Amino acid sequence: MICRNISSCYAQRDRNFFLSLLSKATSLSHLTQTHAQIILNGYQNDLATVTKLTHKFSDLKAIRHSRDLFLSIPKPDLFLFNVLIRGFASNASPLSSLSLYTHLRKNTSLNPDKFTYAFAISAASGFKDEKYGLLLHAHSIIDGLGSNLYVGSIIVDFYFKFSRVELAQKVFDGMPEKDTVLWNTMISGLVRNCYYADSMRIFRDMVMGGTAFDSTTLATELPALAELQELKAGMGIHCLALKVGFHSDVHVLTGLVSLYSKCRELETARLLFGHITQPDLICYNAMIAGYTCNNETVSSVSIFRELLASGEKVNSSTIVGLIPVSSPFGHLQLTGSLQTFCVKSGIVSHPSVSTAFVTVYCRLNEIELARQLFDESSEKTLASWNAMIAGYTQNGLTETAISLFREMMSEFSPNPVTVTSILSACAQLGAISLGKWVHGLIKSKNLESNIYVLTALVDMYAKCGSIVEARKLFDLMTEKNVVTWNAMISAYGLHGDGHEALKLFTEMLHSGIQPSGVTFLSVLYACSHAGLVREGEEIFHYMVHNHGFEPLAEHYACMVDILGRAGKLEKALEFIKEMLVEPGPAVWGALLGACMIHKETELARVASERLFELDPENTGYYVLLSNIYSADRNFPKAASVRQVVKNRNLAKTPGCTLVEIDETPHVFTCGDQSHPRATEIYRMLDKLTGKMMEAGFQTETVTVLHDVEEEEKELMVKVHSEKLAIAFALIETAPGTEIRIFKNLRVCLDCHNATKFISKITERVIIVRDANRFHHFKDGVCSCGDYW
DNA sequence: TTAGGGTTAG
Repeated sequence: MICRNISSCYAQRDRNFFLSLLSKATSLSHLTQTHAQIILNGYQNDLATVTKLTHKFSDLKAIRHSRDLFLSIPKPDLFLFNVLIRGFASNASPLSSLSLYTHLRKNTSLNPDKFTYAFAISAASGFKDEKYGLLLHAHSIIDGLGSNLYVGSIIVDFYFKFSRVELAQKVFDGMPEKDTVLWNTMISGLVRNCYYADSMRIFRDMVMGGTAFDSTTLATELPALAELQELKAGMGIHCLALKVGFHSDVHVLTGLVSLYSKCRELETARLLFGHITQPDLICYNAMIAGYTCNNETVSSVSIFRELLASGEKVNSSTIVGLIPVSSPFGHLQLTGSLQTFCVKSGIVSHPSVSTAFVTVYCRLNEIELARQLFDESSEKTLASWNAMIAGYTQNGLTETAISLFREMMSEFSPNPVTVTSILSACAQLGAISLGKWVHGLIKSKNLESNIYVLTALVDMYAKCGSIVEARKLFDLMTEKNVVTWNAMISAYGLHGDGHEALKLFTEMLHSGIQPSGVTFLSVLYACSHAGLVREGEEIFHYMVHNHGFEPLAEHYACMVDILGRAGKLEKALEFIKEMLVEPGPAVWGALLGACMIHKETELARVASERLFELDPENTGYYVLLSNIYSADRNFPKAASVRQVVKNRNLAKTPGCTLVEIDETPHVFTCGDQSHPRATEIYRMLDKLTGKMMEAGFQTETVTVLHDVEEEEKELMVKVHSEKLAIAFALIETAPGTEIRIFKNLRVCLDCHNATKFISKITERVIIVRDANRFHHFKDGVCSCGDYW
């Protein structure tokens, strides 16, 4: 009796001895040695010991050992099943994990418990397809574990991982009891899915509802406030952390560092960073990213050096935070050396790193370097495709952007970012049929609730000439931000409807949305293109005095444009003299344009002299000045200006016009003979010219540009591309059909006049988008009121 | 009937 007691006592202690030994094991060799000891002492069939061993092996990434141990046990219990299901899940083997779960359900009499579901569902989040998790969620409800807090938290987290925010919210709302972890899971999911404002609401509900929060809660909510630049709310959390003693928690401190640096409170951020006794990698990353996003590149680099000196390893976030994506100007060299560092350390192969490099090179107009990096990156993510496509779009290489988009479609399903940039490409190109196709795609992918996507759609329809379609979409939008309003206001400006733009601006103010600099610019722009001088002046006054907005160079330029076009050139000049900022090329350019309309040669000379100093590469100004001299019959001067262009090899951008017939684009250049239907087109043009002459049309080229060199004369005899496009559209479309054409340059006076006549003779509505705006021609009248 | 498994965070 005594003996048995003693032996069982020894056995007990020995097993505990092994169990505690296993708990302490930190390396695989350590663990294998312990395993050998376990076998030598005959504990290889002891469930508790084997389970702990299985667990340890999987934690040390030796999942095969775990599996072998499991297989060595003839009748594993639920506990051991659970440990291995978790092991597979955490070792990137979600399929094995779920197979084991299925095996458990089908071939044993064991019943899955909360652990089984927790582990199996976390395995399910490792798949691309969400169906496994949905199924497991259903199973857990059937097994009566639907309202278990532990399982519930994991299910909520699962839905957030698949961006199924509404489903996550539904599960969260349906939980009869909520603990701190569940609330935290909800907040973190919202933050990770960029639902920052919602996360603030949930956080408030949690605190107000009396649920105990912990340091995790605060650390989770802080990034949301950082993103929203909610300094006040962030400081509230800071106070809360101080009050309850979480202020030295490293997670909370790091969150505060991010918050203060995103809110431009760099000194506070740096101070807090200094308070962290042993900053880890993530702290360093937060501080580095904080400096970078405030354009404090030097400080950013110095913290980076500190990090390297600390011996802590650098990860992809470090590099992403260090790449000056938001303000790359003048940082080509830094970017280059950073890239060399990343190539050496192998970090460059990380998708987020190469994506950040692609982005920054695109911003630096180094599009070829970006493309090279993109092509070389072994693992392309949706984000890297998006970066490259957006890069092309932003650099005006719209066709390349579109062809890359088509290529991407075979590998990835587009997300809101993708469709937003591709819509911008469509808008730039005037590619309405592609835009409509993308609209269809948006519907099929359920991206219609995204405000960015919808705003881009409004912009696309407006810029492709369908202002009615744009307005319809705009009116249907339940949520509108300042960008949405700006898009619609500038759309009316673009189409020459200044009054509607003003009406919308008033509506916007009533809706409570704060106008931005872009809003004022859009309204002023609309006034300028509609000749609304008084209204423009009122808006400018309102902007400065009622709204306290400091006008930027663009706003001044727009005012100069408004005054100048209206013939108030002296007032425009006065306005320039009173500007608080240095007048740039845009301001003088606007004045020069006005001088062109009103044939003010002397003032034109003043403006252009300033322009040649400020922007010597821009051909447009030379052409304008030369035209002014010609109009003033000062032909020698006109010729000498053109000679400057020639001497400097500043080439004029060749004009071209696009017209879509049955969704096929046709591009015409000046005097183009290359179109297969060229003969018919020119015949149609002859017929039209005859009728136009009968109706009183006079060609304007002779009067405006009298003294031209032989070469240019010939060019002028050639027909401008917009006329060819219109003639072709007349042949190809049924009588009465609206014609839409897109020109890359500003439409010339002669073509503008001709189009008016054509619209009357043929009884067609003709919509022309030129480099600046839209012209709607109907019955011989243009919507711009000859004011463009 | 005891051991052995746990979700959220900067």
